[in-house]
Amino acid sequence: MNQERHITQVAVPRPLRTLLSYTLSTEQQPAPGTRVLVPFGKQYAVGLVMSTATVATDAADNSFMLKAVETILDATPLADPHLLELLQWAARYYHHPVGEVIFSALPGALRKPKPLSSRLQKWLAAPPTCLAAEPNPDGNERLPNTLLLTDEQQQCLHSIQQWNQQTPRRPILLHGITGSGKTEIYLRLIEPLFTAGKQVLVIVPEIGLTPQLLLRFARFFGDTPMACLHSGLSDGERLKAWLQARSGAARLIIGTRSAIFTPAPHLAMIVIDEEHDASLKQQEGFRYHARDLAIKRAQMLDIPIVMGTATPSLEALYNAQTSRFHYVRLNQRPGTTRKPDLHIQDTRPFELQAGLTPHSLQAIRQTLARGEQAMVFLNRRGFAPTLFCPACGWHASCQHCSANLTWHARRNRLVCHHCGAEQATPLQCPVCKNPKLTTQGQGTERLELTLQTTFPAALVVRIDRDSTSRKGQLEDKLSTVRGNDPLILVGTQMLAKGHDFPNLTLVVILDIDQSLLSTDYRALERLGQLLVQVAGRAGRADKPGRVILQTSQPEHPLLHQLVGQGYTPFARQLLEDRKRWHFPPFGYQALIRASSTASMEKALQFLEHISQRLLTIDSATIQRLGPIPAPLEKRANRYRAQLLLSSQQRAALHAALHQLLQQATTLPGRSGVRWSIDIDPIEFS
DNA sequence: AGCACGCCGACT
DNA sequence: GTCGGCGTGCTC
Repeated sequence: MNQERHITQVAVPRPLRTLLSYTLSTEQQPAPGTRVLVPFGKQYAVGLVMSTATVATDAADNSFMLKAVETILDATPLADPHLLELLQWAARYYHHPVGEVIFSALPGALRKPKPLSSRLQKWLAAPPTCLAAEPNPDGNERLPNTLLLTDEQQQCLHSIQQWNQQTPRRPILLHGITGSGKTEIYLRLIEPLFTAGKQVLVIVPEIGLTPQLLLRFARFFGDTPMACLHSGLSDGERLKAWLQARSGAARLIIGTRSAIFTPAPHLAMIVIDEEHDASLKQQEGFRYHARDLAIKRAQMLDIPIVMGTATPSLEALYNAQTSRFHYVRLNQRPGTTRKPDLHIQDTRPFELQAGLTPHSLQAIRQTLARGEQAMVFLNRRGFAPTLFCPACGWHASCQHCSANLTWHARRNRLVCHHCGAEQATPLQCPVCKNPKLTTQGQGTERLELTLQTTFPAALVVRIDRDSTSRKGQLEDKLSTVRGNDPLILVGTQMLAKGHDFPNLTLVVILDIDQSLLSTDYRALERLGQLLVQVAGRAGRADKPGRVILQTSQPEHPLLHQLVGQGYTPFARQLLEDRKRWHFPPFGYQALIRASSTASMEKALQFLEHISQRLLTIDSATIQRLGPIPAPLEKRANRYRAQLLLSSQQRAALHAALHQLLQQATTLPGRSGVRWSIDIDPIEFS
């Protein structure tokens, strides 16, 4: 019997690597991107329609009975075909279940099997319209307002606009030193697009940056409608912002990494701010890199993408060198004559006070005396990273992780910075009952205290996760610093990002030795970026800045190169090393992680089986490093191991991983082991 | 991710 | 004899 039936392919938010097929009745015609409620096992699931088709059922394809779509939840699709294509591409590229990818890109509120409220439906009701651009009399596109730009900024802007007219288009890397006015360039690039009714997506690494940047945009663009998407929003706020972007009403969309998936029917440009920043890569579940997906999205839409940073990632620099990216520099700080003076301070000959050398202390004293501000940067929270017994050598370590507990003085608690576990500080050594326990090393909390003791008359302000956890606390502290009264600022890498402190003229950086000695091949790149970013906080306007780098490895050649010649030669040297070892960007990597609650052996053995399987899949083009225990061997009661795969050919690596995943359910030793694939890994801990 | 099925230890 | 532990497998 020849019959036709209507079929739809649906993505459900479950760890499935396939789409599921459901039947539709003839009157149901959901477009791709529409949410549907579908029967799923014994339950129901919210799914997203990926495609529909009408097929003949005469063929003997009834290998199983299809179930029918239960309810169509949306009258209008939520995602457009372009976005669905991007998400399906991402699912393949990152080897992640397609439904999880798709639903991680939608606001969480849309996972509920409910139609949108009528209040929100208005954003869907009107078909997106694009205001017609008002053509200039001479037919040219509107030019940006270049008033108040420096010559260098004008040239930079001009270059970018020239490139954006060329085909094929290439991503643009805007390498501008701190304070050189990258935001000013973004604003001028965006301006003419808004007047043509277009939308622009700006991705920033962290929420901490968003209010300031948003304010800057708001001031520049006046009442241009904006949507802001970041982790601090409630479900309702997020959905509303998302729908405003989706409707085309919000012209400027600013958000953190997941905002790269925001639908925007009139998207005309993407800006990635702080391109090098590691927080652009998601570090759990669907491990995507927002920068790389932004490049893909811009390429698919054939729109410009601009990536700005003071410290380009090695990948970006390499792409610039090989002309895959256009490259433009901003080397000047408007209103400042000199770059900060960078100085390496050997800590070995000195007895440190508050972790600082006499020279550093003297520099702080002088800075305060001039009525200026000093910052001491230490990338470690808490009072002391170790609590130990001097009598028997006992250390306070985490029961759930292979790590020491950090002592927090104010709370008088021992805290694990890896799993979050907390406990009361013991009154005596649990082994030998010695009541005199000692701390070793220092974190920002101790630094704050000792600096306050050393400079009793000075105001000391600490900015780290612990001192800014309450709402408004960070803003209070930042505004204190912006008040420009002399003070000492103490903090972690929270301070390295974006903030502008006009009266800050001295930066002292402590304890970089670990990064210099690290086995992680990305550690030096990150250190270089961090040092340049932190150093960039020093000296603004008419006041020259000064940076002191304390280390017990003052002869480290790359540190010298960084300090002596600057970031770019330093990065070029690192690229040379990467080339020699075929590390990224001269090769492609995937990291397979495995963990077990039972033992390290189980995790290692499972990865060994994977390694053997990959050997049979592709022994010629894929190198396997490991399996080895992860640097943090145990975390939250799980033993962790990893296997690093690398290849000169991206396609071969991906094909092998695809084959591996097809065999995933037959891998020996998988019982009790959790495992995951990280494509283009940047974090190896 | 849930949920059911299934095969081994301590209970009314 | 059953209740329930979580290993394994499936979801159109």
